[in-house]
Amino acid sequence: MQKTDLLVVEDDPALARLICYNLEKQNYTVRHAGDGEEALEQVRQRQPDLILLDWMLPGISGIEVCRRLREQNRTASLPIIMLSARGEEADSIRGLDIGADDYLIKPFGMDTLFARVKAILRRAPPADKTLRFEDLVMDRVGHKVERNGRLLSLGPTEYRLLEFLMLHPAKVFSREELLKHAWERSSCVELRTVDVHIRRLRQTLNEATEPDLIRTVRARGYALDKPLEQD
Amino acid sequence: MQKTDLLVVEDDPALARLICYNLEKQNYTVRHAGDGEEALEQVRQRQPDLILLDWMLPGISGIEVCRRLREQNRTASLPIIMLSARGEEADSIRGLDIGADDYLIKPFGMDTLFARVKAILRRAPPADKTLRFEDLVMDRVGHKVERNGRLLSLGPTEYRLLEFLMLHPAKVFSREELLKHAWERSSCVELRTVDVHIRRLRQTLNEATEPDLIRTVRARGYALDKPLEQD
DNA sequence: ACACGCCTATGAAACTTTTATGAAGCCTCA
DNA sequence: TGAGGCTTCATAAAAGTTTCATAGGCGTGT
Repeated sequence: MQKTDLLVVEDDPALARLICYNLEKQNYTVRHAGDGEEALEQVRQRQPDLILLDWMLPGISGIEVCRRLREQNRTASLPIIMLSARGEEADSIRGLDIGADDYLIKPFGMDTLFARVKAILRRAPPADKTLRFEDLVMDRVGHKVERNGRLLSLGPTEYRLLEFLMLHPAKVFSREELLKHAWERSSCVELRTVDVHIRRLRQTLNEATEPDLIRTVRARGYALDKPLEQD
Repeated sequence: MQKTDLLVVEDDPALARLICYNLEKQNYTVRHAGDGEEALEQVRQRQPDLILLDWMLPGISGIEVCRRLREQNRTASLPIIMLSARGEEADSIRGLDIGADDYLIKPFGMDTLFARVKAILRRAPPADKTLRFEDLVMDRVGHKVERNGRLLSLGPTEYRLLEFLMLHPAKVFSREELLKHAWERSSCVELRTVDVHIRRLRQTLNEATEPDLIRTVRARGYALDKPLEQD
């Protein structure tokens, strides 16, 4: 099993270092972001199992980061522990409302921190990052996909599209749904664009004799599906 | 068992996000529609197990959406919880009259919401999305139909027609009724067209030795029915 | 039983809708 | 600035729908 992957978002370098150092000693893999922008970028690059998120951040605020993560399907249930200075307690309710899973008031002891982290991870154990479907394997940590042991090279969009489909095998999605879930948010793109990406995905996925894993459902959309014999 | 599928219809993005996020954390599959038009479209695409329906909506109002769902046979008993702002209490009676199953006054806490959702679902447990009749199985999530394990390939209209028949087995429908329920609404098509689709459905459904599952009732219409022995 | 009059089944043609595909233009990132 | 990747667009190709003409059944009254 992979080590649990944490992301610490904290702009105060001293505190950040302290937290990171201690968590690493607890045998977590720890990454750090100094502001909201960077945090989102880090998450995009590799999804952590838990985020420690400071409330006050330069640029995009912690709460905003939280909200943005929540509205993205793939990060919607990513555990978040908010950190904030005393006196902002009133915000705690808002923080929890907006989707934080826990809330720590600074200053806090490292033991408290460890306890909360463990508690949250116990409640939502880090999911296996590897997706499988038929002879397809997606390694979400290494950001690699292979079929039958053959490494596939996918563009970012194709990757997200396949990832979403692999999260919901044998389920049909309309183009709207696919755009909503597999594209960066707020992108207003032609529905037909999905077709093109499906084609590229198919080209990459299906070697010569291999059956097509993507099923077209006319007037509905597409599904990742076991290719059945049909007469 | 598939996760329970909810549809949140709410035009205020902030509130919508809040509701969706919290419900997702309760392990529901949540979809969202920003107006009445979109809501009806979503329902058409995939029928949810419960709808949270805002009263005030741009375009088609919540109450109108509710009414339209009620008059469609297939959605007539779909559970609906109406949401409305304080001060519209008077409407609550009207709302319940029109067929809502419950009524929430904004602002409401998430716990209240969860409780109501659970209560309604307990009262009307989400139907299995898989329809069965004799050796026919229709997977409405994956949009697949098989008979005797043999995958059938149906066109959109045949699919809807069969779906409707499977929802009401052993019941005879006139061509008018079939057109009304299995065709996109507001389509004005010859009655005789139904015959053609019934034929195509039969062709696909009935392999060589298999008995015909569709019974013709002269001067009345058709029914999906257990085949009678006859030699 | 027979014949006539409604219905229904069926094949095929005309049409409509939807999807697949190739290629061009853009944008971004290195 | 070049390469890779994303979108759009035009067009070809499928797939599905509707209509129509005709053949075939069934029921009923005599």
